[in-house]
Amino acid sequence: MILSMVQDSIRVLQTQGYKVTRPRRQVLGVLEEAQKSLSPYDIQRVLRQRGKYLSHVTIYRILNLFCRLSLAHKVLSAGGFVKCILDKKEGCHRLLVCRCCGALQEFADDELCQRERKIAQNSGFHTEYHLSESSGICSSCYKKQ
Amino acid sequence: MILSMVQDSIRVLQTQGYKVTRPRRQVLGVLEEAQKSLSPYDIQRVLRQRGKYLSHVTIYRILNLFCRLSLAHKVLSAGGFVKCILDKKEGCHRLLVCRCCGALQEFADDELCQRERKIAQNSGFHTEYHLSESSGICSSCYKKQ
DNA sequence: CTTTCTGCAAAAGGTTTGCAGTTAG
DNA sequence: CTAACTGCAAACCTTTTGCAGAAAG
Repeated sequence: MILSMVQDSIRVLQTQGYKVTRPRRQVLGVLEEAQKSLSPYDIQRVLRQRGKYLSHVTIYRILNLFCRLSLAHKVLSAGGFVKCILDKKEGCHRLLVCRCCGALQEFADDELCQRERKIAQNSGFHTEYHLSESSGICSSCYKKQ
Repeated sequence: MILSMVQDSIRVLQTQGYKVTRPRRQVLGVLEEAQKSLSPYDIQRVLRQRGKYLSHVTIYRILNLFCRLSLAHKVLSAGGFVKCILDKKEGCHRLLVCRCCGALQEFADDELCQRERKIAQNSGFHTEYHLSESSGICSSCYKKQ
């Protein structure tokens, strides 16, 4: 189950005529394991800690490709960084971002998704991807105060 | 009604001990009239068209101040630019962003707001500000295809 | 083998900082 | 008059582009 997401992504690359290179597999792996959004430089840092090196240019190009293929999506989080998250919930992400510690929590809710999509549809808008971000205080930071 | 939002913001500045300067009034005015999100450079452009000039540095500092005071909020829109929007709906914005023409449409829905807030609360998260962005195709771009 | 991909160097935006002069209160 | 604000120059950070060498299929 955990590995299948990477496998699925590799299949998409192949069927779309893109090469399955070592850097692409590495980025997929890091996003997969993280299970949260990462900036391009976050990804570089993780790999470096494992003794691997990828140019930031390469990472940017890979992430842009993944976004074009809907294997990942950009996210504005805590500090305003553009991050990417593996697309496992068919075009809808709901995030809770703590403005104290930057912690990022994700949840899903079909009712919210459908209502949001329906309201948009009523004004003629066709939703392809939905991103919802709540910023506030997480439970552990709240207790510390 | 339209002017009161600027007036309210001016009052916040005063009560918090900040000066009400010409540049700050100009930025408030532009955000107010636009009724949509604008990047710092958008704001500079609008003012320039009216023969006014503000340094981009000043605009950045003003927008950062407004965000700190919750008079404005950052928004990730169409091209991934950080923009600002006057905060008129007590900490909740729902946007529809067309990925073809970049058009930005805003709507409100109390039910969505409350459910979203409640679900977060259930996991101990205290929501202060909520931003929801749907990207897709607007009605006029859809017709053109 | 050929086409695509990566890395380097460098450029192009966007955003922030230090400092001297200006202005609101 | 004084503290706060603005503009300039320059730095900083993120993201993109052009090109030569490397690698996947």
